[in-house]
Amino acid sequence: MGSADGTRKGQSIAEIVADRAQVSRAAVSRAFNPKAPLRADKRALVLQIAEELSYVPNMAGRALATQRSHLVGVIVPHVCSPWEGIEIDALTTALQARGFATLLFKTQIDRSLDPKLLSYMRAYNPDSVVVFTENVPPDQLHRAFDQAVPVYVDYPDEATDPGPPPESAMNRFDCLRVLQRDGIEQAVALLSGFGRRRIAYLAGHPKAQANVARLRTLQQVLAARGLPPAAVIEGDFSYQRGYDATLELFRAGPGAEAIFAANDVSAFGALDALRHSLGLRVPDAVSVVGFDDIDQAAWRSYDLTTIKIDVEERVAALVRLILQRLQHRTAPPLTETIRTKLVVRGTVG
Amino acid sequence: MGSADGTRKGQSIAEIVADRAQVSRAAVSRAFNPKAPLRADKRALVLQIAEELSYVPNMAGRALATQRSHLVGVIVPHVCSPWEGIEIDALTTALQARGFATLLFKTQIDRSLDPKLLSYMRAYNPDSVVVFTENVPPDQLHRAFDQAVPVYVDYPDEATDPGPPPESAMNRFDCLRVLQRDGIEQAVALLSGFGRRRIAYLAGHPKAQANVARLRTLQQVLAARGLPPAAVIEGDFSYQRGYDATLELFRAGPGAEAIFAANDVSAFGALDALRHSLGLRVPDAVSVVGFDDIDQAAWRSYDLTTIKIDVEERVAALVRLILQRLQHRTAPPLTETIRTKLVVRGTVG
DNA sequence: TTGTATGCGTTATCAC
DNA sequence: GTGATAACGCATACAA
Repeated sequence: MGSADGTRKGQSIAEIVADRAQVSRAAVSRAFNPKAPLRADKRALVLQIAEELSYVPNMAGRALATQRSHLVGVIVPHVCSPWEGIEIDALTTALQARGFATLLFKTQIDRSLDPKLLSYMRAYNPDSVVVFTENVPPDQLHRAFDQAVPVYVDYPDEATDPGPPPESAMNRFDCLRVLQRDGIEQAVALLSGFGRRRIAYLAGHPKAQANVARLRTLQQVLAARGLPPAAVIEGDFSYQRGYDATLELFRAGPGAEAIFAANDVSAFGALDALRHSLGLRVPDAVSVVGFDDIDQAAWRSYDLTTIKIDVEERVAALVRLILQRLQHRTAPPLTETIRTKLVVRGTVG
Repeated sequence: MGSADGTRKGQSIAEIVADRAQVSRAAVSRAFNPKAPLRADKRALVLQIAEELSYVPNMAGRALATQRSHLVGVIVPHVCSPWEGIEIDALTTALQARGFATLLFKTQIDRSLDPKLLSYMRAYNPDSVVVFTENVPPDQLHRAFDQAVPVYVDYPDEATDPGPPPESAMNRFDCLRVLQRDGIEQAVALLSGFGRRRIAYLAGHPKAQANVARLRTLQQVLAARGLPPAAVIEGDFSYQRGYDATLELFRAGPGAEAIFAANDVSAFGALDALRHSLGLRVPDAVSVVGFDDIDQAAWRSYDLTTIKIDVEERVAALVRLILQRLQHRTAPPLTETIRTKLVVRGTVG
């Protein structure tokens, strides 16, 4: 039986709210669901009492009842890597505004995916999964998420016209395609305009699709302009490797008129090696181009000319994919496409 | 009735696993709970069949039944801020290894907390909450989480002996205390040893507790050595503000013999202003000390002498607090303490 | 519009 | 050690 203030022992908070508002437990649920039918004044009353008792509907219960966790899983190798940090930042903000929370998972440093990680993540039943890491084995991803839940970030080969994505296991999922050709063409045009012909490509991690696609597109663009192909220096996206590789290139190797780096961070390593260890002036002796346009690229010590991937645009596309998929769970795989462009600063000239 | 392969229509995956293994639904649950009683061979069989069917227990259901979400909420203003990125990175790795997932939330850029954010997060019923942001109003935090769930990161005033934390609303929560005095004393000793007396403090965000504590401790340490107090330059932890503030200090202001920055990123701004705009040599004309020891501090262009907060140690302490609290939910608030130390590089001399 | 009853997937309790 | 059953907190089909 209810006591004087309308509470009983053993009640859940939701039931207390219901009692206090003189409504059923179901009405409390409806009050928090804007599209559920409930008289406006009752809804207001329930929400007010809930506010007083600081009651909020439990997401686990809601997830069980609705099959929607309001969770978006994200897998990254390094949260602290500048580019990934920025993207997680923007993505979390955008998702939070739409009532989703970001569930973060880390892969190993060598970008090899623990096979258990996907099952582990699937236990949380995320509404969507964004796979940043580029070597999540497609079959593993497919086994873990048989529906078209994941969003995959793809850097397609742009040999000719991008066209539709090729048939592959990966292709059963929604996909964000990053076309890198525009920025690379602009960068090559700029380098070419300053008479640079001997270009070295400071590679990223050899298994990274972004790296492979960047290199291939660069070679295509150079060939199309009648320029010699770029010499490839092995790298791994890191500052230290960019630094060391540049020392090797100029001390033991043939050097270069321009360095095209797979990302900004390794470009910084190259810049520091050129200026502080090799005593070469940038851009007078050697030009440098990066990739990403992270904040640090604008810092005075680097002032790096770089190919920009617009984070806001990229995240907006991801969010579109996620929301579309949630609205139409069985629709065929969706594709969003974004492009790149060159940001000109002081390391080419 | 079961069909030939032991499956029926309308069954949940867990029930299919149970049928295939010729056991009850409860046995399947037990198989995934190492401490639950179940014959070893049955457990192995269930796990094998589950593996084949890629079944994993649903966390939402488990959370409902056990009141444990295996979720740890983290609130940060910027994921991409280098220091916070590193910490989230390490924390996620450590938690993941222990069966928890990181649930990420972002505050506004001005570090003001949306009051709804805490309720919003509470809906997910995280087992613990790590509050990085330093201006989460204690009363809000307390209203949202009445149990001692949150872990709060505190930068206490170290006027004399640290002693026990003062009584405050915040004090009802578990707490990680970061004692900054050691590193600051070492930095001041180094600066003093090189004859620097006129020190400027390039501040962080004025509301940030870390910033306030750093400044106060710095002044105490200077006073204890009979050195003049530091001049305070307003800042906000950002590169740009560090850059601009340094220009102002040396162009319109009295300059300084050393700049003590509230974090590494603003120290980079100060360094770039000194070297590239003011034409002052570091460390010959001006010494610079940072705070955090992020990766970039070791890069050649900066080579920053800085006060290190050991991330691994800090995260280990956080994890200890989280696990302790989970084991003894009603125990009195716990406190872990970590210290700082100076990392000597090339910007002081 | 509103309340009642049921199910979501899991674990804990209780008998056996 | 094992299986049936209730309970976790919520949303919704259905009946009113």
